[in-house]
Amino acid sequence: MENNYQMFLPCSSSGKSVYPVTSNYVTNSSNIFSHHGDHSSSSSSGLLGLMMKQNILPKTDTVRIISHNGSESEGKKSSTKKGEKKTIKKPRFAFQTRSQIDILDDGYRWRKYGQKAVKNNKFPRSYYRCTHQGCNVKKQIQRLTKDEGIVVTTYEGMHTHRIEKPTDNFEHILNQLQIYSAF
DNA sequence: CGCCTTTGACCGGCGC
DNA sequence: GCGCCGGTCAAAGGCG
Repeated sequence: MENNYQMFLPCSSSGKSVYPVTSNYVTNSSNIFSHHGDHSSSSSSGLLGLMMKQNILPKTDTVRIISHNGSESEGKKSSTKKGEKKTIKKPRFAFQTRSQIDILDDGYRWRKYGQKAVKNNKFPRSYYRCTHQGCNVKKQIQRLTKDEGIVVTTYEGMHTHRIEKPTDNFEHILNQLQIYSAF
């Protein structure tokens, strides 16, 4: 609708995300971009690099990384040990995106498998799963009540395959990402 | 005809 | 122990 997107620049409140989604999340965008190699030598350019490679966000004017949760690969239902960290955190990324559309076409095929109403939020949260065989990457999309122009996309896991849909404006978006991360 | 969305039920974790 | 809450399943219907 309008095009005055300016409030998205980080800084201001240092240490706190502009739009706290969950207390679990940590705002750490610059860090991600700094060492995109990470410690784990998984694949090539680390989580974010992968993320960026697979994310093309059309119709969006601003993209902001809210969080990254670097952890081991997923440990699905490891109910073996009990007293040991049951809170298994899979690698997760949350993106805040200025967009009028909820479904951001990032080039992958997603199948919706659920939708839930979120408390303190008049918009529901949608759950998607990558339909590629053997790739169980999940993402959830949520809109903020406070500012319905903002869509929060949370990715969980990493794609084990290539992007399926070619996009052209990807570089443009990527460029924006880097620009904002420079702050 | 195959893939995807919708939607209510179900389930496990967690707080009280 | 119970109830709430977030996440997932699965049947049924829709659409290209």
